[in-house]
Amino acid sequence: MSKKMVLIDGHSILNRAFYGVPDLSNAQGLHTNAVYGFLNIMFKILEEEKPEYLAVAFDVHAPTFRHELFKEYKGTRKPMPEELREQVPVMKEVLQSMGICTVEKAGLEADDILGTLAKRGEKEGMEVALVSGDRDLLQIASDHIKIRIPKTKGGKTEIEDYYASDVQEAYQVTPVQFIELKALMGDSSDNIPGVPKVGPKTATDLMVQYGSLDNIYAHLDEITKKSIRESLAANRELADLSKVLATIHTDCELDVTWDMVRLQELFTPEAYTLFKQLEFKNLLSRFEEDAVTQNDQKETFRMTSELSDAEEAFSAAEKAGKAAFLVLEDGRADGDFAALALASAADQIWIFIPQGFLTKEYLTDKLKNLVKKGVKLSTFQIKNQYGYLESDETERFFDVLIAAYLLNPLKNDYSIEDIANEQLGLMIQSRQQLLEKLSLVKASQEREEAFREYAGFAVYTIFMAEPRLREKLRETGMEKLFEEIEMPLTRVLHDMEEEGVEVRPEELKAYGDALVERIEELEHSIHKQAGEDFNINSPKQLGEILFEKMQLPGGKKTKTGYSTAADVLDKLAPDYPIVSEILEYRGLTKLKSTYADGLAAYIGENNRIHTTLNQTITATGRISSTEPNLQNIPMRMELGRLIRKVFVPRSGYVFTDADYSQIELRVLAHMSGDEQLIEAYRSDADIHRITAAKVFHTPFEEVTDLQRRNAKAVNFGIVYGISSFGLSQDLSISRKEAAQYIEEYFKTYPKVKEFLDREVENAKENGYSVTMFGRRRPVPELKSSNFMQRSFGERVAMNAPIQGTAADIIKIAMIRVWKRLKEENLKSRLILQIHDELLVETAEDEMSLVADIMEKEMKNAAELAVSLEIDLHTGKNWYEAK
DNA sequence: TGACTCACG
DNA sequence: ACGTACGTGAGTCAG
Repeated sequence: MSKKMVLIDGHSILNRAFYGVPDLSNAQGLHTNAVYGFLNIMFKILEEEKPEYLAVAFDVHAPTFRHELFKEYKGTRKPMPEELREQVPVMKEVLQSMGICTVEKAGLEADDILGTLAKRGEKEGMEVALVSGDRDLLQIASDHIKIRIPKTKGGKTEIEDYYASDVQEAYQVTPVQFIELKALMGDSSDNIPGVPKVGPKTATDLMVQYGSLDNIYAHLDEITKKSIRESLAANRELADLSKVLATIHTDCELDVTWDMVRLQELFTPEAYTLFKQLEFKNLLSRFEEDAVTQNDQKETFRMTSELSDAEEAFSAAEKAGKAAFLVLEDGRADGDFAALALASAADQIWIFIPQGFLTKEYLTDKLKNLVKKGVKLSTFQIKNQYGYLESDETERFFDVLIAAYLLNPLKNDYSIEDIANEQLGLMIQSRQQLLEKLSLVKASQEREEAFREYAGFAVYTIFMAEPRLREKLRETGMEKLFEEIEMPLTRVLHDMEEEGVEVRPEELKAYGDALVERIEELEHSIHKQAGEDFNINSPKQLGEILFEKMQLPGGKKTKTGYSTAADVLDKLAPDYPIVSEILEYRGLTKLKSTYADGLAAYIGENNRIHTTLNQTITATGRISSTEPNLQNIPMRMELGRLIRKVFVPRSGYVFTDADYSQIELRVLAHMSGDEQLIEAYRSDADIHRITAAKVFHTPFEEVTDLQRRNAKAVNFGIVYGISSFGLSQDLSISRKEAAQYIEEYFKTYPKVKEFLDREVENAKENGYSVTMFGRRRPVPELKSSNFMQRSFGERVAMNAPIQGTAADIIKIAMIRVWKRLKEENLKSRLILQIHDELLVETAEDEMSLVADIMEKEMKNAAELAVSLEIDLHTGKNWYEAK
């Protein structure tokens, strides 16, 4: 049987995919739809053809001979959209990662490369499938060269196939005649002029009748239609030129050998990494088979319930002085676990299943003993495992999750599989795959095997990745950040989560009930005014009612319809009672569903709510709070703020709440070294008022409220990465005015401008921003050729060092406050952090001690050019303590 | 599942 | 010419 070769027209298929696949992008904001679509088409073809050879051809965007020739005809082709352009290098990288040969050569069009390779293959006796999105290549079709044209229709890909006979059937001409057909009729998208007045219909008729261009001209006088005859006669040169342009070269010089285009294993670790980055989740399943079989490491994993095995393993770990462990919980009960995995060398991988004499207690005792003996332990997500360690020390612990986050804080999630892939180049079974297997497979033998493999690879990965991650942290200057801030913080967060915060369920319920009354009232009134019942919570329905049925001004905005966002409705509220009622309705339903009902669902034992504090979510280094989010409890509006009354300390305790005063602006003053700003803070007066006085050239005493408000907005804007547009939006002033404010601000604080410019410059050069404590935030957007994305990158580069440094500082404060409470054997506990605020549940007899501790540790968390100030309050609920 | 809206710092 | 402020999480709707 003859061998098969698949050739792909890179740009053409990428282009098809781009327009055929809905917009996709990954977490980093990179568009991926064209690459995704390309791969789907490619995989489909490969499955059908099962070829031995595969190559993808691309145009080089440099002037070529043919481009030179028809330069003057250019201009009809639209420029490639940025969203597509950025995917071209990604596409090439993906192909390279799968070992697929990409062919491009200056001076050659992709068509020429494809034509040449196709003919070469045919000569060697191959069957060739040539995949392209446009029909130019039909002239190459033969009995052994099949042109395949994919059509993406509503998600489904259908492929039209053309051998020579199919071309004949569809166009009534042979592939060779197809060239001259095109020369006659022209092709605007390919910049082939053609003969004026001759369209597809006439061209086909002519070719069918006379067979060739030369023969047409030989029989010019036979052509009956006068206008056509005259146009042909007058444009012989143009016809010849068109033919040259339309002809694909099949004899180009290419440095391509059959060896280079031979298809290899596509699903390589490199490709896996890329697919992960691009978030091609369903394409990843193609790697699964290989993932499981690729590594024979798993043969050395030992799963056991024997006491003697445990003795052996733990003493080996103690001797080694370092080990990786992982407790695998089965999710049935808190603190209950299905297995303990332990690794002390690459070939010392154990999975202990508690059974008989090998009890959980025995295993955790063994683990605690390792800690006591000073063994260095690495694990994944240590925050959830302190219960098994019973240690306040973190110096000898290493959490690979935290390390992976610091090295790239932009990822959505961090899994052991990813770490295996990125650090060890290994593809391992994921937890998801394990769960799937467990749900499918009934045979206990197989289930055990799957579990052994998962647990083994997990702990093996941690053990092997630790030194590499440590080295990378050192290389990037984040070792101290890791050891002195992030690792100790894991311990603090563990306690905070466990501690939780008490709420009063009855009061929460009463609060919700009070809301319902007013909500129903508003609902009736709104429906009455609209003249019909509709779902006020549906932006779609609401937009239609307001802007179509009721004809309110200021419609149109978003992709899906009218914008009904608060800032739009705010403008209408004074003139239309229904709008202000809608706004009130929105506010109340938000309070009801998110807070009254939402929080109630999380109340657990002792009326306490235990949030999850996530340390590996944000790009800037802040922590986040989920299930429930206790970092966005209402504050700005009085009605919402009242919810804070249901958050109470346990009996015999009060709340002590302390928040930093403008920590980000103070960080800015320090990092920029601006004498004026530093001096402003040393004077201990209202910073916004001082700024207003300076910026608006007004005596301090005479600064109006409006001036102060504007100055405050500018201060905020600076921290966010100022833009005149953003500021004008916020203040409802013209862009010009906003620009003036900013200019005056920079004149007032010149080093602030220098600082911000420098941060952008550095980030552009390095590819990342960095905080005072060495935390990095990559800013890939700065490299984008898209104006909007690049501007975003610039703002991020200005904001990240400031927000990130503030985050570093409060983390230090948290660790120190926690430590002091612990060391001084106090009953009081740190329970919440809200970015610049700490909440301590304080024993009544420890109130002044706690206040002292918080004040001292928060103020001294960092040594800045300006002092760090806090506002501290106590109260018998959170409302009062703020 | 993504878009929209809105709560916080 | 482009068209936004920085960082999060949750509830709801609609496809």
